[in-house]
Amino acid sequence: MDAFYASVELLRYPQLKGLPVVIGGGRRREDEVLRQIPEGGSLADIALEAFPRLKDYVGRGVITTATYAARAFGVGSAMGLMKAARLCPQAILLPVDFDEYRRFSRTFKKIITDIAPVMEDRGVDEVYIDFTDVPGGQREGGRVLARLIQKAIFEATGLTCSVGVAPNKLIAKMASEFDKPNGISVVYEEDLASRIWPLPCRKVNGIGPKADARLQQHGIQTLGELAAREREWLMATFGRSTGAWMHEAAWGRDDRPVVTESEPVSMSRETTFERDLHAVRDRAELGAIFTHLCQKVGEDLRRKGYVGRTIGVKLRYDNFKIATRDQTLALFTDDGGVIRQAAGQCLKRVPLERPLRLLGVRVGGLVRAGSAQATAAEEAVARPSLPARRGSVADAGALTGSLF
DNA sequence: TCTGGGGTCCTAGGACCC
DNA sequence: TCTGGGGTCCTAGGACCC
Repeated sequence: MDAFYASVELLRYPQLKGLPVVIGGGRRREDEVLRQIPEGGSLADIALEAFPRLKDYVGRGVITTATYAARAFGVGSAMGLMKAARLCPQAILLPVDFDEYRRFSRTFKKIITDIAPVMEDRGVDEVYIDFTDVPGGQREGGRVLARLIQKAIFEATGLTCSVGVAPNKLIAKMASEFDKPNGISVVYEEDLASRIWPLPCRKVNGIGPKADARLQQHGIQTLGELAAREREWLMATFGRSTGAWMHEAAWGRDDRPVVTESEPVSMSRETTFERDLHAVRDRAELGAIFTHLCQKVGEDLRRKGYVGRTIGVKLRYDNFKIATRDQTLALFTDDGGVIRQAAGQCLKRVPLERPLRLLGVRVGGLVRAGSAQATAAEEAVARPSLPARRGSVADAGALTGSLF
């Protein structure tokens, strides 16, 4: 298989080039910034003076993306804005506009599937493409097709796009980072030692901060050093499955196909509070937020046509520790009230002494609404002769007067 | 002075069934 | 009374990704 990894650069305001700009922010601050944008105006048309500087930001937001001029100060994606403000106080702070991102995302993916239909969706701004069967796809090792796609995306959206081309997804993804923004990198199998092995292990999609730290403890910094380790040693040190996978990755081997269709496993809503809340002292406020989250998840399920039966809550305490509880119902649901009731049960099982900074509600075990599975569950519960599933929530209907 | 929101996948123990 | 192994489901936590 020959794979592309294409990643589109969403920061698209040309006049911002060269200026330190970060996009991000928490919910409330974001609204405040948005109020400064005139009706019908786009960010690109707004005088930069209208926007606040990073140093004036107060809140819990993080950076979604930043210009290269801002990155030069050491700020980058996922960094807290308060921290970023210390590194680059003069940076302009622009609000996130997820609706706009989604519109551009759809256009970007439509253009790609029109040219190369075997596409795997990896989020708003990234995709894999299997171009094995695209006519002319092999010309110049894929570079011609990459240029065509870049051009079509730019003409339709004004967005630049970085493309990696390689024999598999693993290498294509790494290659896409070689020449950003708006680059094309073609990596062949024989380039493994020269172009992949010098890279830090972190560059592998799947090796995160924890795994990287462990590798470094064993003196392994680069993929070349990882490739030099014996497979058996890696399996003994990192577990059979992870060790074997690391070995394969270091040798550039990956046989995962490009997956064009997938069904969601779960849907969730969560929110970080502007200030930490306490289950007792801030009970009313928390209860309202909780109910709202449940309703939102229910709306999401109905809008997308799914029902689920594993209902869960997620808490993040002031010390950043996370607790989750979940419960599997006998029936599938997309109803905010039912979700709220089951999630309320979950909440009763979790420690609530510490202040909370985040609350989330999740529905998992999804199937399409009206599907055979969902219908079978309805019938099983409707006929008492068939026992409900083990661990089911026979007492869920009896919940009243709990903390929430 | 910290660290968003929405996901996926994996692991591991216990329950339960055959 | 003691002894198993395999398989699935449920739950909690954690790593990781965009």
